[in-house]
Amino acid sequence: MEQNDKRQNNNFDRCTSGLRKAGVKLTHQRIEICREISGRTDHPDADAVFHAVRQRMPTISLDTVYRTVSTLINLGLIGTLDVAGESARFDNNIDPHHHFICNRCGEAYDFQSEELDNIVLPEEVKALGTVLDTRIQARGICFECAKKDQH
Amino acid sequence: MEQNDKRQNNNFDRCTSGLRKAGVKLTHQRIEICREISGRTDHPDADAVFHAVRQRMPTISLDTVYRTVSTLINLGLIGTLDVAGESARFDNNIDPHHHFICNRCGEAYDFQSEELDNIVLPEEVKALGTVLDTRIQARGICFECAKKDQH
DNA sequence: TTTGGTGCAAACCGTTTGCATCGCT
DNA sequence: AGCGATGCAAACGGTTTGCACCAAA
Repeated sequence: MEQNDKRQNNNFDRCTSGLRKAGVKLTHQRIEICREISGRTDHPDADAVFHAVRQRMPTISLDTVYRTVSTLINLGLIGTLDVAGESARFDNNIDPHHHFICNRCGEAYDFQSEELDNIVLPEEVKALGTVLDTRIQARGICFECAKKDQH
Repeated sequence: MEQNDKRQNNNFDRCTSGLRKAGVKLTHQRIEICREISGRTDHPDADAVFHAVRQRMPTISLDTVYRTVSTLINLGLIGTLDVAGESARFDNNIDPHHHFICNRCGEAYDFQSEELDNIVLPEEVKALGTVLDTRIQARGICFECAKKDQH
């Protein structure tokens, strides 16, 4: 409990001071959005954050949540679970395999590895449920984009 | 090359015979969509498949691509790269960590593991680009959902 | 003839944007 | 007064759906 409060405060401070450092005004709405996201251990979407904050601040709008959350992401103060805003992409490879995804162009490259297929997950995970499939997602910059960068 | 043709045929057969087995009619459009997806090593989205198939079959509609692709996914004949149709979810945990995602309810649980943070990727990946971040995504059924199943 | 599949258009939903207003400083 | 931040409403892009038509069994 005490431990939990501490973590929340750390998250909250990271977000608010991060915004301040970036020269972004700390408005009431932004503070409340930070508080909401920091206090959660689940992974809410924009709408969930909006509804939660609206309890305390009935005038807030969903747009402000979107704008604030997107600044937080751009500043690296929070993360996203999946690649937002992209369209669904299909994969005809249904054998176990892994992905290297380029952060710049979004291209996904497959790679295979028997070793990685047999990864042993920590005990902790067994307490969550039954694992059916384990995949690795490596992110970085692909050579195509790296080449373009050095023009 | 020969190797590649073989793989494509395998994928194509898997898709078409899978549809047949499921009692779904093998129409011209569906066959072409299967052929297109099977012949690709990249990860096209619905629109890319649509444009490619339209070259050969100018009357096909985007709707049919969506419908066919969604049957293929439901039958497990192709996979998706990311969880389609879901909204973006935020994560106040920016430390390196991994996810266990429930296939039933979509809930995402964090877990940490120093071992897994230091995973060694195969040589193959180095040829693709510079890796900045490696995360594990385990999928399965969480205990909450498992409980509900046995009502 | 019946049934499922298709194309079209409209709805839908999450997200973004243009614009007028608001509230600090 | 000036400027960024906000709320509103409308736009947007990917996806789904209702409906009438079509084609194969």
